[in-house]
Amino acid sequence: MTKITIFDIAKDSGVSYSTVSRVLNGFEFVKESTRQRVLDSANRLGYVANLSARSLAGGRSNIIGIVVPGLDNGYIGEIVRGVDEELNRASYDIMLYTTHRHQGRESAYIQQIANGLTEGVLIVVPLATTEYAEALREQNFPYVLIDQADALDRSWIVDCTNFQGAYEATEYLIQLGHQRIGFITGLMQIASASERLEGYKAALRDNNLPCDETLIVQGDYLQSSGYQAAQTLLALPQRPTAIFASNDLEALGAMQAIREHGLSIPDDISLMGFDDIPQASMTHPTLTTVRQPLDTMGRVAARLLLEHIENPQKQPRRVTMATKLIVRDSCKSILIHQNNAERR
Amino acid sequence: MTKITIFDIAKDSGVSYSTVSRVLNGFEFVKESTRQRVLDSANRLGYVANLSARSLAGGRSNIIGIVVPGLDNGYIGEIVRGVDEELNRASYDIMLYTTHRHQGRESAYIQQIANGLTEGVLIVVPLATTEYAEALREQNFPYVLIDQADALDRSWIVDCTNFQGAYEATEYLIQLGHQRIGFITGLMQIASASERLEGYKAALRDNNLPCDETLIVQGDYLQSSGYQAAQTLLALPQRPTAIFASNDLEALGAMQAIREHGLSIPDDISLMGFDDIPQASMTHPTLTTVRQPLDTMGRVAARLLLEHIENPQKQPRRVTMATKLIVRDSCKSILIHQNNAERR
DNA sequence: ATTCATCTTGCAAGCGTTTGCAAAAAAGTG
DNA sequence: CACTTTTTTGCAAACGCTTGCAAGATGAAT
Repeated sequence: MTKITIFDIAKDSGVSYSTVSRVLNGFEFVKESTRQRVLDSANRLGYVANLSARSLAGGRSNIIGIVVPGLDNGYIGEIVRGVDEELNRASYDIMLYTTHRHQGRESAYIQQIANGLTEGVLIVVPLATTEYAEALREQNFPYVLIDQADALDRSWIVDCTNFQGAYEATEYLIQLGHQRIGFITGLMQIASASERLEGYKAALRDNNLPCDETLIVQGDYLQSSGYQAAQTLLALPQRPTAIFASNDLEALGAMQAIREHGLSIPDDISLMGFDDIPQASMTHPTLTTVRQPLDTMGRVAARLLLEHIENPQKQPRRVTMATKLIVRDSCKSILIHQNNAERR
Repeated sequence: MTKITIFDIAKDSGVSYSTVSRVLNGFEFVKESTRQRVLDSANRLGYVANLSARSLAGGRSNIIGIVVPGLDNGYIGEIVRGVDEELNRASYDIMLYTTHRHQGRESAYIQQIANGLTEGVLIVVPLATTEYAEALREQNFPYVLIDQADALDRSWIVDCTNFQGAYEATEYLIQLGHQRIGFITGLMQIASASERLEGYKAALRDNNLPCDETLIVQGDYLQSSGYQAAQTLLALPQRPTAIFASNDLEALGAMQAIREHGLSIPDDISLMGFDDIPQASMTHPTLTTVRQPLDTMGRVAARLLLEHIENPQKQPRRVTMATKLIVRDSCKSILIHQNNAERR
């Protein structure tokens, strides 16, 4: 089973190799009969294009790169799934890059990708955004940032209403009667983290609740930090009646800490997450959280990227998707809670 | 920022382009001083190799492909993570292929990959294995199958002790006093599914327990099938006291069904899973299951593949990793259970 | 028939590397 | 110092494909 090239097809169908190339690329000025003949040969011989060659010669590689921090997180998985679905529809293939060990030199990494055979790149939760967004823009290399606000606002971006989402979630807790709501921040270098924090603060402010800084504990979006932060919050002289974690992973960690303290969710303490990763509905109790339409975000990002690839001149666009509060079992009204207590 | 090629480096460092190529490829017969000069220029100019060209010219692309059924499953994620870690150590990049919509023509798909710029391919939980294992072998294209027994046993394979694992799990349940143990099968086309079923049956047999066929319900490794199957089992005139699901996802589905029946795990019914996906420790109660060292399997597979790439002549190897029973809270001794009942 | 405009097709160059082969340079030898 | 060996280096061809340019066909119009 030796490799079939366009030359083989050319010979087989009695035309020149360039004609074969044209047929294979859907070029218009080819006689219908020739096209058929070539297509026939290609099928019969089982031709499959050599991407390296095609890409080298300046053709399309039909490959896009996706840069993610890591796979150990339902969050990313969902996004990638969306991207994957959409790209496959356009018969693009995916090159997967994980940055976890490339901390710091993400930029060089991206540079490498841009130089390679990918036609565009999708960057999920980038850290040092501006740095390479800049570089990519300069080279006019198609890219879309997912879940990151580019300070310069001249990038292709897909994100969600982090501020709003956090605001609504906080307000929901307030409506349940909570006054002391602990907040575990995300990794503050990431835009979403500060946006969520702002949403939380704004909701407190608008409801005339004090913003007690001791209730705000630093986290980094990882489960362990949620655990730590919750420990801190629970050790407070006057502990909060609710905890709002900046993402579900942190909430999971917090859940563990709370349980270890022998406290019950939501009876003793309410817990709110953010993201709605698949696991959120599997925990016990199920987690009330703010849903980001992750797979849709991935899908949209993929579409934007293709658009950008198709039309390199197009102006950057930014799509912000709506979040939605998903009420499950981890939050409870304090008022009802007290009633229950009285009844006993 | 125009593209830097080896010609630019050649000019800059005053040597021929082929020397540059040799330096860049760590070729041995290059004078040390020249090497340094070239390396310097390369760094200074910010050279980054063009993979298409390199691969076309017969060099290494440093890319391997990984074919997975889909990403919507913690199971796959873990494996990919292991693969990723190992490959990055060898500075290989990953091309990700998801087959979910390529059902049936997996083979053509694989063919395409093999022809492309990847140096090897990792195939996770393949369906129509033999078909393309054959094709790949013929072309002598490096590949490793993860979690699939190749009937011909002439493939590079990484799998785990499915039979043993299921056997031990079943025996554990038996030791807890369970006599009627429901079994939810996996997708029977996949080797692991039948191996696990065999393990279950063997354990029953060896412990002189009857193998009631009505207790064996067909599943397909997806959560929904676990739910369905559990419904069937619970509707049985004499329902089982324990259910052994062929994977954790099914167990999760079963858990839901059991809960809907108002039954408690493990008080009314014990539940056993297989895989130990991340979610298994997050459920309530936490799931007793058989751990497959998924990320290690990925890591080992990656290493095998590299080995195969390095040395194309090498004979196929098969590595079987040990499973391990992870005892958590979802299984309970019937005896103790009855004691408890008596005490009340 | 001849001429022109319009389709189709073929040729050749080029994309950035690798690598076999042969020439040049350096290092030994007597 | 002339002559062999050995180490380094350069040239050219090749990898499989795309694409600008020009030539060959085809068919309409004269």
